[in-house]
Amino acid sequence: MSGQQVGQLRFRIDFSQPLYEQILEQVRSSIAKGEIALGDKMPSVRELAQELRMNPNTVMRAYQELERDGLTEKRRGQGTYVTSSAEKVSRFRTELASQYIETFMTQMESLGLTWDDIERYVRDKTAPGKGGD
Amino acid sequence: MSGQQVGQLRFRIDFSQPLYEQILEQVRSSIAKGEIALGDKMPSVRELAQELRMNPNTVMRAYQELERDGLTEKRRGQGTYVTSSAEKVSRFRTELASQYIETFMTQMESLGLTWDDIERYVRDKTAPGKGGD
DNA sequence: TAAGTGTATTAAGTGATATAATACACTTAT
DNA sequence: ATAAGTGTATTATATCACTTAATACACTTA
Repeated sequence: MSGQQVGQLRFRIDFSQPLYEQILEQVRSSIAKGEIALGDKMPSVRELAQELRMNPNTVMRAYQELERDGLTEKRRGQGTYVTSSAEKVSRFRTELASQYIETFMTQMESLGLTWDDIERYVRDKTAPGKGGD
Repeated sequence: MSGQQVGQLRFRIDFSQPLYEQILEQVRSSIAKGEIALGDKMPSVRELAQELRMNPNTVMRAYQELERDGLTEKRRGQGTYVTSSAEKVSRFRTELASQYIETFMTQMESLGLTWDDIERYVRDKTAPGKGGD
């Protein structure tokens, strides 16, 4: 995988989406999946900007959104840290999942597909021999 | 619902997304759900532009994409028509659904959720008393 | 005091989106 | 033929989101 490692974080950046969104989503994912531990220090705005060859303003935009998500905390003069609250991470995961599902269901409804159609489709697509994922 | 009716088509336009994308998606949906019949004549580029208070170029951009989707056919000098091929519509629905599902599954995976998690979630969310949707 | 934090401001450039005005080729009806 | 209605193409302009750049400030730690 052509991924860039910065501390505990891994990034794959392209030009298909806004840069700040890619940072945002990939850090969210790393936190949600526990790839970076609760309470860990994040790369500084300037450091990450340098590593990813971006402007510090672009990185900061992503970092500010992460704080609004409740996933990080900033300590002026010190740096940015992953939240120590497992509950905040859990709550975030639930909220975002809910949002993704809602959008998805709207899309399926616009095609005239029911939830049963979707289940059938996914079962076929994933593992025609295994039970779970 | 604050929707605008143009021929057999219904539109709800806002400023949250590109205008041509909204036209595209809403016409796609109308065709996929059979709200506009196979072979029916679409509003002309100029007519729809006037009804929706948009520039003809913006409408044309959506119409060109619809033809690439295989959902419409253009007859020079006559107008734009919904395809008469039920199979094309069916194929389009399958392709777009597949694409939506893939994106959705990627999002869920990025949150560390499995397909079983999703099923449980949706069952709770939709109808706690009925079977299908 | 120095170095490293997050933050704010101002300026500039790029690309997608949208509008506007105009023109052309084709089809149908008169 | 003529006129009206089709899709299509071109050129110009405007706006906005995104991104970079340069700089400065307040705070914390060593």
